[in-house]
Amino acid sequence: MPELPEVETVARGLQREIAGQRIVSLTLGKTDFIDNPEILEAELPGRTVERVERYGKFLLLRLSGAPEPEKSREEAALLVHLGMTGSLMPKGVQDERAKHTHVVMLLGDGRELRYVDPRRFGRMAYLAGKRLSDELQRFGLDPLQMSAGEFRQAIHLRKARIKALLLDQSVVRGVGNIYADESLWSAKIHPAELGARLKPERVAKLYKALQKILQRAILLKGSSIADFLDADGMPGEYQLHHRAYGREGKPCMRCKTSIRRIIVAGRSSYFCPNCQRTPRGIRRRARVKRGRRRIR
DNA sequence: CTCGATCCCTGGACGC
DNA sequence: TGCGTCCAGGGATCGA
Repeated sequence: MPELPEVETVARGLQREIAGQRIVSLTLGKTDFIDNPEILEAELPGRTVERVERYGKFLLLRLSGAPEPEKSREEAALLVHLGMTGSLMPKGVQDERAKHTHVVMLLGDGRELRYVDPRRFGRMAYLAGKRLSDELQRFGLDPLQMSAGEFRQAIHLRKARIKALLLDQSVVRGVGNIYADESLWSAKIHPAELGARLKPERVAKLYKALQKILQRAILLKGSSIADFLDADGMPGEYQLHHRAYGREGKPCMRCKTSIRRIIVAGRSSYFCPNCQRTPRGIRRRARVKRGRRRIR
């Protein structure tokens, strides 16, 4: 599932592959994940993808200005969220179209930039000017760009669980379930711990762990669970380095205790019950999701 | 402010 | 081989 390192990998690949390319034409399939398909059809053809950036878990395709002079100074971009199963890759026109190909952009060099997303949990939107800046403002700081102080500021007064805070894109942008669990394991913090109850030195430890893990994951081109591939169609390798995520029942790589899975903030959370002690005063209604009912 | 529940969606895993 | 069921999860939304 594409989180910050995976989206960064895709953004770098697309920057290398398609920056400078003009979008000649656009073909849409299913559009229920697109904010306003008509605007895409009206605005994209003729624009050039000036550069490709990552913004949290979004890909930001920065576009050249509109033909109309009064609008040409506006920043314009195509926002793409890959959701769980989305991919955005350049392909040759002759290449067979994968099932669930929903957007095809013909590029100036003859290739096609294709968006494929079986579950359509992704999102696509053309935004410009104030709409674009307003949208981007909804999000918190990038965990790789924020300072330790800014990170602490974002969580130290919050009563929510630290796992929920890490996943909240308005707190920090780009962290998802995998890297939240990995950084909490690394910092030895229980996912249900409340932000406000974390001592400053533990927050600092989490900040360092998060940055280190994200940077290392970027170097390894992300985690390929499900079907994540980078812009060259290559899987990442960070999934081989997971210490907690997806390791229920397997021994903790520090202390051999069996990794547990509970639900925190509505998400599977993998942790070591020995290294990451249950905080005092936490109601332990956090159980494994709807376990084994359905008797009969 | 924070929570859980629900929905969106498809494919893969699993049981029989 | 095939069918039914469960489950994954980011994000929006709603009610408590």
